Amino acid sequence: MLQPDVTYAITEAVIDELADHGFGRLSMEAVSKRAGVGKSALYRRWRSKDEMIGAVIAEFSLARAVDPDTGSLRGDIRATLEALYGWIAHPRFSRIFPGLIAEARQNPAMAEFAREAIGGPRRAINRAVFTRAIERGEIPADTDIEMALDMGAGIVYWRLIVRGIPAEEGYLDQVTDLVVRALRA
Amino acid sequence: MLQPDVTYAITEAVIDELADHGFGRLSMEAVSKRAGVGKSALYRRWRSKDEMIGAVIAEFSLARAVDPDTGSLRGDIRATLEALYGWIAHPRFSRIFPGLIAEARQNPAMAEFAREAIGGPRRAINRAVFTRAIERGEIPADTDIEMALDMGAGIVYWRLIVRGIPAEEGYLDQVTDLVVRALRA
DNA sequence: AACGGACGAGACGGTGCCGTCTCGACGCCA
DNA sequence: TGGCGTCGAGACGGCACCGTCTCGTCCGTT
Repeated sequence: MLQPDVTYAITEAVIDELADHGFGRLSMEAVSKRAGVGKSALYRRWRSKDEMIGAVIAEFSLARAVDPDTGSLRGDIRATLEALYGWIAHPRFSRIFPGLIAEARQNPAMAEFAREAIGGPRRAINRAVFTRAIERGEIPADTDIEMALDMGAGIVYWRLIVRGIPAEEGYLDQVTDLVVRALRA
Repeated sequence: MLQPDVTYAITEAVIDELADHGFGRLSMEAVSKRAGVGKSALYRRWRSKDEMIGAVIAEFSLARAVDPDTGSLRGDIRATLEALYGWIAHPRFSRIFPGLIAEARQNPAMAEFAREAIGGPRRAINRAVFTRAIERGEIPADTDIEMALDMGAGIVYWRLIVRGIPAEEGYLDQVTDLVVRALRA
């Protein structure tokens, strides 16, 4: 019925508009213009602006973390950080994510969506890295896995997004060292 | 000339509006109504909405980190994390900060302001904790101080703000342990 | 008592946007 | 060939807001 390529163009336009102007300043007119599409095409697909943004973000966030299982804690952490970096530094997502967090603090529905669709799945996957390391005896059985996850994501996010400073050569290796050292008591 | 208590009421209203609705959705009408003030009082003080927001944020962010100097790395880190927590978990600032970060990624002027007025001074103060620890020989001389700073702030920010999960009893002690362990090679 | 400046309230023109609607064009299926 | 549904474009009424402006009031100074 509805043309898939029109839907695709709209989705792209929404993401680009979010990246350029943020959640609070996204307008349907700008989206339709950017997509080269009539406003009717938007309202034929979603009932309102909020519904449209929700649907697009949900679809865009399907990219997931991967569980490496390299056989060693260091190897797993390095690979996990690599995937995390690719996610956080993604040229479009990195510009949308802070706005999403800000929006989530004012809009409980967005907060729940972020937790359910993004945070939860990613953490579940990454947790396996540390449970395997415990089984291998590389780190203590009472290791605080939740804090270990916060550590990896937090260090990288704080530098790249909050401070806005790009990674330099060997950065992820240094973060890997730091995390491994913190966990090996 | 201008009534200080009117200025104060406006400043408070701007902060509350930012916390409730974010940067993109702040309106002068809402601010004037919230402050119980005419719109003319706003434009008598600032030339535009952007100028007003900039001035208010700048003034609000004067709260600074403190340099503890307890004599030990652990004590200094613990005290620094305490101050950091008070800042990040501040009931109003915690709701404004994510919006500020999002805004900074779209508005270079806001990015520079955030770096100059907030990030720079805080980091300069906290850096002293680690230079003292190096002088005392508690940690290696080639310790990556910048990453140590990112670690403390990142872990706490990721949990409290990005994930939106409050700290539980003993949380800061656990973070302190983790940071100390990571730095002592 | 008289003056002046800041005050609250809100009217005003102008702009940007939402969501609805109409229009003619195009493509597909019978 | 005719009919139907989506298409791009954009007009439309309504609303929220910006920044300016005009009131009449209040308060401190002289």
